[in-house]
Amino acid sequence: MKTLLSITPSRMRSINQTAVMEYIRIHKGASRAVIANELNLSLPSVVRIIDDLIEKRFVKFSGDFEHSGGRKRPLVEFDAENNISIGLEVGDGMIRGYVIDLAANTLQAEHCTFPANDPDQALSAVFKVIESLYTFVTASSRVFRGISIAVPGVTDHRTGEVAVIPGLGWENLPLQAMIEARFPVPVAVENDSNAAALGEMWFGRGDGIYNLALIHLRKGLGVGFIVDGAIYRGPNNAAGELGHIVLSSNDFASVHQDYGPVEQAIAGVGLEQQAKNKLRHMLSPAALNAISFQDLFEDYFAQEKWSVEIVRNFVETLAKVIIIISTVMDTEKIVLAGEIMGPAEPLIDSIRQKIYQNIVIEKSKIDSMASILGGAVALIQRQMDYSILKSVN
Amino acid sequence: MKTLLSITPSRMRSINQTAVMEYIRIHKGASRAVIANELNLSLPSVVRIIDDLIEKRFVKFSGDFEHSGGRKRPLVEFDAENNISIGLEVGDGMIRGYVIDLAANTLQAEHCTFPANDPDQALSAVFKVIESLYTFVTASSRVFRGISIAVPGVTDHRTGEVAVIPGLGWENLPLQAMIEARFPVPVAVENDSNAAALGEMWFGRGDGIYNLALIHLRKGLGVGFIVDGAIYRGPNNAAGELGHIVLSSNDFASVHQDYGPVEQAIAGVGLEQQAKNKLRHMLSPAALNAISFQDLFEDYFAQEKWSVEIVRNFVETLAKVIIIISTVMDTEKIVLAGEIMGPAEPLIDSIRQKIYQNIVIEKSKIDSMASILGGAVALIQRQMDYSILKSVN
DNA sequence: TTATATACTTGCGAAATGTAAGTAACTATT
DNA sequence: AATAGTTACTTACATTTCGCAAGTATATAA
Repeated sequence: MKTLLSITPSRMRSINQTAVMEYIRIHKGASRAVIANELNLSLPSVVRIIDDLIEKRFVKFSGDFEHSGGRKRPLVEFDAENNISIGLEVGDGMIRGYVIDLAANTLQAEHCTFPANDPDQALSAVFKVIESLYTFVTASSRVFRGISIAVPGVTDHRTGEVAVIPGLGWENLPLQAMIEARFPVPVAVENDSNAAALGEMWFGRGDGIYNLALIHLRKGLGVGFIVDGAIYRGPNNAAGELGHIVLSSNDFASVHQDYGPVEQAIAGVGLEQQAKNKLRHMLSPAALNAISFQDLFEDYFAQEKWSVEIVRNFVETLAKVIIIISTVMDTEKIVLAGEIMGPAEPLIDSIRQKIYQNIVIEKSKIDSMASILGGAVALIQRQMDYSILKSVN
Repeated sequence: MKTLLSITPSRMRSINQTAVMEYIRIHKGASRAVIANELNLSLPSVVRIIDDLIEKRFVKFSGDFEHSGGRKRPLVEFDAENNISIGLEVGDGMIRGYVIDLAANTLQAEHCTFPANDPDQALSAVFKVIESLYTFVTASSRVFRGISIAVPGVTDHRTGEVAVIPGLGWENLPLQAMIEARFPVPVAVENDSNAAALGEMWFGRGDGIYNLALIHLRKGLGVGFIVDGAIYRGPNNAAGELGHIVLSSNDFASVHQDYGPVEQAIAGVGLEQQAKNKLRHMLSPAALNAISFQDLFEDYFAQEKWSVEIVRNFVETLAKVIIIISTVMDTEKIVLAGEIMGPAEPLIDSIRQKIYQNIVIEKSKIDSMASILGGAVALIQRQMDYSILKSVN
């Protein structure tokens, strides 16, 4: 049975340290005096904490000053460029790996494909990508914070195990432990939609926001929630797995298929299936096989009739999902991301018009890098013994 | 812009104190040695904290002991009977008030009706009820913790203001301040569905659970969420206000009516409206006017045909709402409560059958007292400077 | 140059937790 | 019935952290 956590003096320090660093990061620089004031900490405490943070190379003096009547306040800023990490994303037949810094710059990239349904080769590809990026980070004079991997499946972030990835064959894989055994640095394993939401909060549309939902439209549907600045996972790590909700009464029974009814309407596999059904009698088998969701949206914008019903249903269903998420969780913003949102971006206005409520909807700003960047955030949040203190009062 | 909170030594103490008290409450008694072990605190600290808690009369030695090989451990338990409070619930034309203890016993009751659409008389009724219960609590030798009010509308729990209550006429009413001005004790103002969820967690179906959703079916639809043991409100205090979600594509436009499409299908006002429409040509105007949701469900179980479609839609829509809530939030349990669930209780099995997923659904155990009991919990959580510390690691 | 204002430093005090040694209480064994 | 062994508790003191207050540094403005 889970209980509340207790605090020791050293944990108190790490919580305060995190609060100070978050303040600096979010405000894009601040002076020690202001931080002390805003966080209700004494100036000596803030000074001690920032000395710590400077020594750990999380923050630095920017060289700028602020005047406020007396002695100038030197500004402290997040040392984004000097913190680097390796970030991987496991995708459809491809591992994408990058060395990035915390200013969202890509310093090095390395991709590797692997054959479908071969879990071992996929794993080898992971190690191959890390290996080739590792030489770069060890040669760098910047601070290397670790390795993150975003995977399109259910993960346990505490153990770093991958429970299952549909269509890849990984099951109960202790991925974190395996990588840590070979590379002596912190490793974070995270669901890709969760990671993307985290990335969006730090680097994308979540700027200055602590609560958002990211709807990730790829082969399947994933939703990542940020609540009070951290991933909301739910007691079973299943929050936002809403491909299988039921909107139409006809769908109660179809809920246990691989891709649920909502996923069928708005995610890649379902859209392509629907397109192929529509075009079955109009195309050669080879042409039919090559049909993708890009074709669907291109033809729709070219006013091809066959696509209208599918796209209308796409817009309506996505609008419903947005209303549901926004209403249930009371998020500040809904961010749309994933491959589908490339060709579907012009539809966002139609979606907004469908929705009578006042919901902030935006397309991801960091797109394909969201999961990678979010992985880096996850690493930092761990490194900092990042904790969230919330009062009910 | 909201930032993380900082901690001082005295706040550290109050957090640890809360953790210890929660441990004792949830485990229905525990020894100091075990608590120290489980909460990762040293024994001296736990002893000091429990001395505090005993002095404040939150816990007491039960007189029982536990043997574990050496000196016996005296057990400490939550002092439920010695903590009392006044709890009010603002309902449809009626204020219900009680003196209760933290073992969920009712010690005194006082109800008062007021005419519809008269905000001033409603307010007088509140004060009248409190007044008549106040003599009881001041005469008692138990510890009186304060006054709670659960209202069927949007509240700001920090300021204790009622933003709006549909159909009552209270708007931007500083209810907490008004009551505190007259009675020198802590006052908590809370949305009734949120309070009911809190009550359910401490005293009802939430026993041993930290995450649940309570679906409150009364005139309207309200949902209260408990996440990690505290009310989840969302950044705009609007989480769970989901009368206005859209399931059917026909409903996009009807979303701004007083009662939204989902509310129409499963809450009191909508059910009665539907029943009256069906029976319009079958009953006298007087009889038609008297039709209530009880009649609807009674006639359904008596196999009256007119009710079938309405009830089938009720079951399906409620099933969808349950799936949505459970999937989005990943709750451990869904609790059904509110007047509607009295006559509708036999339908719970049909709802379960509709839902193919494995979701735990139960009817409230504390029924009409849920909001009252939850109000008492809210008072205690405040008194304790109840804080939640969550680590992302 | 001086007054004023704000920022920072230093030294000490306060509040909390933790450690370790000693004491108390209980069971079981001889 | 004495004693050994085990666990619980108490006490005294160390440690960590934050906070306060006085003194020092650095800026602007008159």
